[in-house]
Amino acid sequence: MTTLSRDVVVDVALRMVEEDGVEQLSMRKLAAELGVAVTSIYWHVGNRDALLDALVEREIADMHTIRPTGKTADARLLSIARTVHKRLRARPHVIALVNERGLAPVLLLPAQAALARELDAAGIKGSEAAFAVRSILYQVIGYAVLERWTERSPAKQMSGEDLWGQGEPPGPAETFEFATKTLVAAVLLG
Amino acid sequence: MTTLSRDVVVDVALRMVEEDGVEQLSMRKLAAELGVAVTSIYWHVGNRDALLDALVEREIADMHTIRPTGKTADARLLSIARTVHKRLRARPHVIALVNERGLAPVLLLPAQAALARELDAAGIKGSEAAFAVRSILYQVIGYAVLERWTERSPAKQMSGEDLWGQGEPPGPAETFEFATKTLVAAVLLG
DNA sequence: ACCTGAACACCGTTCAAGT
DNA sequence: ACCTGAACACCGTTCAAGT
Repeated sequence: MTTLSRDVVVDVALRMVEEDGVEQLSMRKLAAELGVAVTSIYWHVGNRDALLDALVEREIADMHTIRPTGKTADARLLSIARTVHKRLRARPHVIALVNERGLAPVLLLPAQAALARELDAAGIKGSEAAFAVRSILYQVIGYAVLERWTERSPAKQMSGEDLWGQGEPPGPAETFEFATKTLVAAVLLG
Repeated sequence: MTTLSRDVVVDVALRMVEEDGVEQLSMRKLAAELGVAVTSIYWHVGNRDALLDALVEREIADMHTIRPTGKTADARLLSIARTVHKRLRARPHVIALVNERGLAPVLLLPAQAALARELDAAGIKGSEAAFAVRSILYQVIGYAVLERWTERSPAKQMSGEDLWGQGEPPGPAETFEFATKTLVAAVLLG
């Protein structure tokens, strides 16, 4: 029985949101989960809206921990793309919340800056770099969204043999790897 | 004072959802808007969940009206990409609803089939076609999501001069046009 | 076949009251 | 400084009752 604090409230709320979705998070259920009166929560986090804001802030803070790894330019760009992809997929409900609140640009700012830095080091600058950054981020987002789609309805895959014979197409994970590598290579060639 | 029917209920619900978001649609507000008792709605649409399902179904039906235009292969592929992009952006709240319900693959099936058909006519088949279809759709989705992001917080654009000097980068619309043209051309080259 | 009001269980939030 | 229960306005849904 840990004592109540803003942090544990946010912790438990985050878990509940990622398990059942935002609309399933009620202040009363959260209070029950915490073993506390509903109104105690209000003292620590203000209200429901402020609580959701706290989840968003935590996610944004987490994005600032992105560190490129690898020695070559393409390895470093690829590592950024992979990390963003992984984070977007890890907490989709909170990401949706960030989106609804119009804070997605803020969320992606660190990744954007990291990509721009690596491109600059590779000699790609100006509008060419701007285009490259967008291309990579847009693709990462498209995959993060669509992979969830295809996974959740396995019967209706985005690519069925009914459409092009050929047997099993590669899974979303391999497709992401291949497409991102291709894109990064193309971007580095100018 | 039109008589109540399933269709007008769905019409008004759709308008309210796109204006204020799903969470702002309450059965009671909808009833007030329709000038009718709350419980009347239940007779026509079942319940709130079934009503949201009806919005999703309407959106999916709308996607079946996609018709490629143009004579060359790249013009026809581009027209499909543009149409999907436009529809995704026209009703973002309903699209989010489609996504939450795991019906996005169903939503995109017509577009996917249309793309595959055009590629086939251009001599691109099998896994190569599967990859091309995914690439185009993922990019369209990434743009549809991110354009809304960048538009809603103009102060925090995805590309600031602070990052690469150069003055104003091209807007999202031009970037989408350019990126999609580039991608389609690349895909057609194999 | 269609519409209604009453009723129930739930919700977010405020506030006065406790320690 | 922190927690509580009572109270208020709202919500989705059911149901018996009307026409």
